[in-house]
Amino acid sequence: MEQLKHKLSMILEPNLVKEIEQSGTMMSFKEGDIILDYDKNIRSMPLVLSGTIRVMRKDEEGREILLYYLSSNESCAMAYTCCMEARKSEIKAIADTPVDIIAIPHEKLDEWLTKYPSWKSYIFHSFTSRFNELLKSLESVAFQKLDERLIRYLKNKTKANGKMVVSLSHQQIADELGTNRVVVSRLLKMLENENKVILYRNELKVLSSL
Amino acid sequence: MEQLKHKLSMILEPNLVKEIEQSGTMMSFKEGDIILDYDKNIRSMPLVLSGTIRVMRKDEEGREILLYYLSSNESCAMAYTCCMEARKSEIKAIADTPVDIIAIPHEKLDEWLTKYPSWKSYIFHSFTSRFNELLKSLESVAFQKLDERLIRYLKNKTKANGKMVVSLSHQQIADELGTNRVVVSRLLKMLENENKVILYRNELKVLSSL
DNA sequence: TTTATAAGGTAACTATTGTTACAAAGTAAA
DNA sequence: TTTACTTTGTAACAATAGTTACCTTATAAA
Repeated sequence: MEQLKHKLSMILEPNLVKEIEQSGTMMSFKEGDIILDYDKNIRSMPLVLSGTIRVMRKDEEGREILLYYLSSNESCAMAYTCCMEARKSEIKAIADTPVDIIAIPHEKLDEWLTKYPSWKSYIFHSFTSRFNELLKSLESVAFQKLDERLIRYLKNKTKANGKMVVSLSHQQIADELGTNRVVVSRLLKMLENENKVILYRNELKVLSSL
Repeated sequence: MEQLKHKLSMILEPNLVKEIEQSGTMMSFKEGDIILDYDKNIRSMPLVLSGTIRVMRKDEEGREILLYYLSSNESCAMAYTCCMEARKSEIKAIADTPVDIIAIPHEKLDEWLTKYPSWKSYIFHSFTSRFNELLKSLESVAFQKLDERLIRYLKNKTKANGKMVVSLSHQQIADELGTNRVVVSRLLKMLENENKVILYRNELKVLSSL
């Protein structure tokens, strides 16, 4: 809790940090846990204290797409708008590593917006960040070839999780990139031949040369 | 001005409409005019009264990508965050048809957020809409083949502009889709053979069968 | 330990998209 | 009208990505 206070006080005003302590609920998740799922009512917004959350979305045909990762001090803009407009969740949030969050109840979100300037900045800044990440993804998908997209994916993943090991099967990576397994195996093998990664079963290590 | 009042009063509270009239600046643009350009200071946020605005963004390599169209009563979430954080424009806004806007000065944006609940809802709703459109674009680029993307593009364009004629060369369409001219000509020819469009020089007509 | 299942490697082939090149037709300027 | 330029059509080919099939190897279950 002291650690929480310290982290938040870097960006938010003291009285607000106090309020967050009072009305927020601390929650912990282990890797793979589902923090938010599709069609559930969202009654609080998660603020990430430690670890990484992976945020996904499903389209009309049921295909899932990776929106972004959330790390320390970040919050989910999509969850925020869902809360504000009392809509059901259009997203799924999964713990990509062990995760600690503090859940802010939806009544407070709105109240603090008018009460604390630093909360307003924080929320808008959060929107801008998500926006920019989505735009980068869009550019990546629109202009980059699959090998470059795979490299970008691996870099993002290792950066978000803070470790060089990616514990996913080729199939899982293929799903996140919207392609198929054989293609991913092929490209990963090429990266291994270029000494940019080392492949194991259900796991790969990203080397600094990537 | 009476028309403006009527349009806005559908979604915003009376006192706010009065304030918008007082502090907003009405501006008109003709087709092709640049309303906002990259790297300019944004000192006001446009609220669209009539017509359609096309919002673009440039990536690191200078490639432009279409973000979304703005029509009646809509506003630009990207311009809003730029204003709020006093950043330079990362976007370009072009009049896709003749356009009337009312420009809201940046001091007011923030002030109204705490003063008028309907403004807060409006702004957050606007963010959500832009978010969803970006997500649809992302899904489209990630999963759809080029022929489907072209159809989606033509449908969006005609819907936004409210007319069935698209006045663009094949080259311009290719640029917006991030592909090349020959490919677009090829696909458009196929659509013409299927009686879904009629092609002219610098122009095409979308048929209801599309 | 044997068996079943999941993951990964690879070849051969298909489909889609991108590229180059050039011709034909429309449009604007001289 | 002649000339220059832009736009569109099309063929032929190259590059990239997706698919099917089958094999090997690792892991978990019986």
